[in-house]
Amino acid sequence: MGSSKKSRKIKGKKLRQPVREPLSRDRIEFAALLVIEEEGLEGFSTRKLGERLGCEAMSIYHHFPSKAHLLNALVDRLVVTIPLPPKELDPVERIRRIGYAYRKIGHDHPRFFPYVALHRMNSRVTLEFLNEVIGMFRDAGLDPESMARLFRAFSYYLTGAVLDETSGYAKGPSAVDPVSDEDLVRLFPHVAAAGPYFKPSLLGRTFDIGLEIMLSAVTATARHGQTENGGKK
Amino acid sequence: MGSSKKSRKIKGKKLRQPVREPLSRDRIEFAALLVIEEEGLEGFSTRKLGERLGCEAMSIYHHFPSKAHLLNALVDRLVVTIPLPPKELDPVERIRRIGYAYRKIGHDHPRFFPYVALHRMNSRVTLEFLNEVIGMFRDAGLDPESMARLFRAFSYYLTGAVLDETSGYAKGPSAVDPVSDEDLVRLFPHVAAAGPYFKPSLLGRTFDIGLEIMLSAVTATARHGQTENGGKK
DNA sequence: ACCTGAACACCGTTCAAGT
DNA sequence: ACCTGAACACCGTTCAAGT
Repeated sequence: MGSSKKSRKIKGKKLRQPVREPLSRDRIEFAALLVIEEEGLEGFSTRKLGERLGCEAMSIYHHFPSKAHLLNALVDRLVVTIPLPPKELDPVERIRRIGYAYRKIGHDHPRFFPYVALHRMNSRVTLEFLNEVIGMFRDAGLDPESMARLFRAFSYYLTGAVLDETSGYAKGPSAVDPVSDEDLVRLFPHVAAAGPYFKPSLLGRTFDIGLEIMLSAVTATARHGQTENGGKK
Repeated sequence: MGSSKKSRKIKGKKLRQPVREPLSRDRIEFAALLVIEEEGLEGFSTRKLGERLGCEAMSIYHHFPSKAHLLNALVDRLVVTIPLPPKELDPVERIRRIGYAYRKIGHDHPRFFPYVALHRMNSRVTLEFLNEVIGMFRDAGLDPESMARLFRAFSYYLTGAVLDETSGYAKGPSAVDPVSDEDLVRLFPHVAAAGPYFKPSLLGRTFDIGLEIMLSAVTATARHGQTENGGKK
């Protein structure tokens, strides 16, 4: 953004190497997202971030009161980039697109995504986003209760799916003594039978199927009034 | 379990207070689950665990090679407690019961649950569990591909739902500068309209509805062959 | 205003040592 | 075999100080 390039004041004293761009919230946030993807959420520290930025860890605290504030800012920064589908579109199609857009955040920032997913969204930016999405459920023709409940069920699915796609197979804490492939086939035949469809390259299809299940429920409920399928056992 | 009470050898030297039960994997795991719920997953440390057990932090390392191994053992310990519904029952009903049983783990151990949910299940114990559950999807009449995909979509929903119920509203990192209630109604009307149905006491109903949506998809797919609803936009 | 660096109270874990 | 305690390489953050 604003690269003001500040002319270097040569005082003969120390002459900092290439006169670093001054710190700013924007620069810190950008670097933080990079460092998180390199080091993981656990490995991310203010000290490493400082190193990346060419400053002391403590300099960051002049722009953010705490590490938690910085992480919150990162959530907002990603959520504002989610494109809101045009209002002219069918509401269910808008919800579908939001699903894929939210998922994209996970795929673009897999190691940061668990923080996004487990983060309670109650900042201005994230509430604005939630408000838009919940509005789509209303526009789909749902009464307030069905709107609230189906939005939430939809977001449960979405959260679980993207968490699995980003943290499940790729990285994520895996068991320390895993089972060999031969044992797997012998001892856990159903897991082995499902295995081929669990390949990362095929997970997109699974995501689609689950998403369509949730979307069909929205359509069906809008048609038949009140939440159907509620007659649990 | 085995409280062997080992008679205290009085050597006149130090006379440890009530001659502590010797350490064991079982005792350590039990205490760890307590400390995690008291301190949270982040606040849980081997030092605090040692304090609780009346030993040095390092003594734990004689029973577990690392903190990660201990946490893995805790996942296994909880997963084995999940009751497997009798095979005589309708497969869909068995899946429903597994859903509620898994959810119970989250409610009994809310602060540990995110670790369970994000943990890749590939230990013997957890694979045995997965094998049973995937088998229920086969028993429901699904071909291998639908079995794999609907199991996974179901578990996405379940994971997302229980994560939200345990980490979402209760604790979990919440935004640092939240929005006031008046602003909420004024600026985010759809969120406000959904608010009443987001009360913790009403979340059980939302969980039920989403679960039934997923179960209905299993029934419908078993009836009509191959995964229905796959015709995404 | 913006940044530094020492210091504090924590971590997980290694290692040599004690019984 | 089981447990200890000092030590190492890390954390987030406070605070007084530098420019």
